[in-house]
Amino acid sequence: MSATIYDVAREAGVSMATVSRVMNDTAVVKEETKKRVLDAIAKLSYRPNAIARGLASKRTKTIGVIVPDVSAAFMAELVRGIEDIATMYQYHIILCNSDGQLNRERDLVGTMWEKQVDGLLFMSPRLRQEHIDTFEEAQLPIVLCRTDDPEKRIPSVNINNRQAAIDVVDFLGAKGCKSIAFVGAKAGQRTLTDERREGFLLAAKRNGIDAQLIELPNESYANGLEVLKDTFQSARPRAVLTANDELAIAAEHAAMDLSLQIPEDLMIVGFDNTKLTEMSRPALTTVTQSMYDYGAVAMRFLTKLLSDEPISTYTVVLPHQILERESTAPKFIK
Amino acid sequence: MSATIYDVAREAGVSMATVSRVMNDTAVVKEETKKRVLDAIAKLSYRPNAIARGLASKRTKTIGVIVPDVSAAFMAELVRGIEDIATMYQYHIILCNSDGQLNRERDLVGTMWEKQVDGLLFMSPRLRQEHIDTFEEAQLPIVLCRTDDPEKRIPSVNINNRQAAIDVVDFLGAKGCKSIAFVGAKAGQRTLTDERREGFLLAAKRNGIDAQLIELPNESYANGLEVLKDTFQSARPRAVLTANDELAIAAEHAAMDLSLQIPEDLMIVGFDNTKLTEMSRPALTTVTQSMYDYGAVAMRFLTKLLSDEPISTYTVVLPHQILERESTAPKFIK
DNA sequence: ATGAAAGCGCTAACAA
DNA sequence: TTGTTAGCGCTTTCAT
Repeated sequence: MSATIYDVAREAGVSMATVSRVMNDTAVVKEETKKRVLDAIAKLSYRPNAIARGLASKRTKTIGVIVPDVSAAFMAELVRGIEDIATMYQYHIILCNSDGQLNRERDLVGTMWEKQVDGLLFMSPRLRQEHIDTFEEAQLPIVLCRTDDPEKRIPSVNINNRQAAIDVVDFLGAKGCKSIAFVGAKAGQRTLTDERREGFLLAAKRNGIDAQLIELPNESYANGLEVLKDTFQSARPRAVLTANDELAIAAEHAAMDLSLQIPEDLMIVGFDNTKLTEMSRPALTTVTQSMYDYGAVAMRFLTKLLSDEPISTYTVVLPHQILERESTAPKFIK
Repeated sequence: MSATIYDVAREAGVSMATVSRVMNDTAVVKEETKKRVLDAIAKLSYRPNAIARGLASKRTKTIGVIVPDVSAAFMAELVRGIEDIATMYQYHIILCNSDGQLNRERDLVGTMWEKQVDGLLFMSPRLRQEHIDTFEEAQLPIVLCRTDDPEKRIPSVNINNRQAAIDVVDFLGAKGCKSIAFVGAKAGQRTLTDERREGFLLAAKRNGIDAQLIELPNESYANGLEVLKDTFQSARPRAVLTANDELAIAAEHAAMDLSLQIPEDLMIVGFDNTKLTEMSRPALTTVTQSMYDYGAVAMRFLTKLLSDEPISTYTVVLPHQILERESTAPKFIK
């Protein structure tokens, strides 16, 4: 077995309390004593047992991260943002996938509690009352990330999806588009999509633009490709705004398959600015919101909650902007 | 505060040992007693404290996962595979990013030890002696994933990259390609790339194919695009095999920028079968090795190590195959 | 500035 | 089948 705090104490000729003090810098220790302790630590290559520490102090320095699916388009970037800031504040993360299923989500909040995490970062396609109940039972500091709580009961980090969609419609309107379609999951499935659709409809009406809704059973690439190829053959809009980048690529490929020119015949705007958008031809115009920042800001927010730092708002709204690429602008002549 | 095992014991009128027994199913308990305990647990909505449990039992049911970068192309799929199997065996994962830096990696192995993880899943672009030393110090069950240890000192899960590259060259040779280029990072940077390059050179020689090496400072899309556009203008091979899918897309775009037809003027084969390949036009032929399976198999392997299950080999080699798509086959006529 | 001692909430012998 | 009793390796009062 490896050394314990007791071994270090004996080696340094002090009590274990003193060793604990120098390790945690929790009280003043005479320079000379401190040195003896540090030497002993080095000599025994002692490393404190975080579990014992957690039991005694009731703080584990780990936070739970619950996402629908890390392997989904941008989630990994977001998780990376979380992890970087966590590291910065000496936290570790326990990562769990919920597949957006309520049962599993509730389960996970429970097991995270068992693991005595100091806090929770939570993501879900749609927040329900049951979530709120679960959070309250858990009695844990929680920050919602990219998951809107319409009634703002839980601290959260989001962008203004409604406004972003409005901005896109205005942007396309200014380019002379008279008909725009919104592509995404059916209403009531995903809060993000619902908000974006709402903004889309509002702005279209305001600008006198012909608004079309293309509803999908799910927001996968394959699904989008199929439906859009059909749609483009019957009623083709001048531009489409898709609920995410994956669908934007689907739109692009559907158009290509029908020999449509982008952006001449069809303009496309995506959502999320994932890596996909710059690695597509033509490159896609998209609403940017750095996924990395999303995670980073949420984690930073949580650290504030955990250390009782003053907080100005419990509903952080991240800025967004439209990043124009080839799918809404003619290519350069090469 | 919430209930402890002691509260449950009192409520059920038994000793805490008995409660522990029914919770862990670690000894036979009379049906009736068991029911009383279960009722008490439900009544108090008791949940065991995993930290206390970990301290007492010396097993935390958590494993550390060290990856270079979750947000890199396929890593998230791999992590998802790990997490699913971990869940299946009641483990949780602590996820850390090392950016492939040795210092950070050694550090992480240390802090994972402090956290008392039961085992470690480790990924790195290149394994050095220092890694082996660190692993030995740590005294932890470790499985390398997609990280080759040439001397097979550490249990690992890999594909045969050398053979896969050979297969690709044979495959392209059979299609009549007389000149093929390999695109990837310079030798000595990434073990995977080195192995693939080695197989490529060997097979090219064997088949009398003109082999060209295109060496990149790094394996990013942007970097590949730039270098390949130059290369294709001067010395264009009949086909390219790239060290990963991102570079395959770069090759595709470089070709498109030069108005080359794929696959008529240039065939392209990628490596890894990431989502990118099916979401590109033309769709890319690539070497498949399910990233999800990679993670899943590695995690399963680790659980075997942790429960002393018999193990047939400590060097698991996953199968690979070539998935042909449009970039090496003429498109269907629509 | 330092030490002694009491837990933190469990598991795991050892008894009974 | 069940209870008693030591710890696990730390943090944290409370003394000194």
